[in-house]
Amino acid sequence: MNLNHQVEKKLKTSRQRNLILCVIRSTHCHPTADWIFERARKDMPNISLGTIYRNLNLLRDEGKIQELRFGNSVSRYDGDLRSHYHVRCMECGEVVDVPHIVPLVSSQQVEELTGYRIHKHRLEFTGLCPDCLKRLDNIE
Amino acid sequence: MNLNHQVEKKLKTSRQRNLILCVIRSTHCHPTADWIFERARKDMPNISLGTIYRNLNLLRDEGKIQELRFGNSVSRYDGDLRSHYHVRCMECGEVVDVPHIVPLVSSQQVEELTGYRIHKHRLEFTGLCPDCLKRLDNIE
DNA sequence: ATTATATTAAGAATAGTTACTATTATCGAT
DNA sequence: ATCGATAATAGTAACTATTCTTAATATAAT
Repeated sequence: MNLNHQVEKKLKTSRQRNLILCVIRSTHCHPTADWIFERARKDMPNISLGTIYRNLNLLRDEGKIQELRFGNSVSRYDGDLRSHYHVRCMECGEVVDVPHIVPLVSSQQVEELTGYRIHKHRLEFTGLCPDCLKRLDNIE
Repeated sequence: MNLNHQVEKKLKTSRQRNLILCVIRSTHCHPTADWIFERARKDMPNISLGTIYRNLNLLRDEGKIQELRFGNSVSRYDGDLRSHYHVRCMECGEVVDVPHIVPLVSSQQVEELTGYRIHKHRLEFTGLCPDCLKRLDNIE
C-alpha cells in the first residue's frame, strides 16, 4: 500500500532487474508479464517467471514503470511514466496510447461529491482497432 | 465477444438466476461474487459458487447487471445500469458511486486520434474513503 | 577477502474464475 | 397432463495469473 511512512528498503542492483527494465523500455506494446518473460529469456535463458513478477512489482513500487490493468485480468506494463490514457481493442486485445488527450476529469469535484481523498484516476477506452474493424466489415 | 451477429440462445428462467438478480438489486455495495454467494445461500442453502459465476456472466451478457473490474482483480457487480462512475478506497476496498457527474470524455476525439471505433470507456477513481482518512490521521 | 544481506531459480501454493459431468428443471408442442 | 428437447443445476476438477517458499547464489559493505 506504500503510504510513504515506512522506511524505503535499499535495492541492490541485479542484472535481471536491469534487463527487465530494458525490455519494457524497448517496446511500445504495453507487454504482459509473460511477453516480458519470453523476451528476457532470449538474453538470459534461465531467468524465471517468478523473478519477472517480483521485479515488475519492485519497479512499479519504485515508480520506474506503470502497471496497467484492464478489465480482462492480465496486467500490462508501460515504461512511459507520463500520465496518459489507453485504448484496447475488444477483438484482438491490442493496447495503444491515446495521444495528447487532456485530462478532462476534475478530481476536486469528485472529492466534494464523495468525501474521498482522490489519489488518481484511470480512464480507458474499449473498442475496435482499425484492422479488426476492416476484417469484420469484410465478413458481413 | 458478442458483436450481435450471432443468434441469441434462448435462456430459460431459473430460481437461482432470479435470486442472484434480487440479491444484486437489493444492495448498493457493489458486491463480489463471493458476497453474492454468501447472501444467496441464506435463501437457497445449496446453491453453488459455479452457479453464481455462470449466472453473473449471463446476466451481464443480457445487460441486466454491470460488471465492474477494478485494478485488483476481483470483479464486482452493480444492478444500477445507468452509466456512472465509481471511487474505490485504496485502504479498505470499499466502492461507492460518484453521483451526478457528467461524462466529460469525448469518445469522438479519441476515435479521431487513434482510428479506433470506441464502444465504451471506463473511468474510475482511487483514493481514501472518509473513514480511512480519519483513521490514518489518528495514527500519525 | 569476509561477512551480511538481497536476490535468484524452481516449483509449490493461492485466489479467482471457468469447464466438465451427471442429474434435474423449464418450456413449447402435442 | 405428458413428452422431447435443451438449458440449468450442484459438485468438483481444472485452469490462469500471480505470489510465496526455500535453498543456493550474487552483491555491497566492511
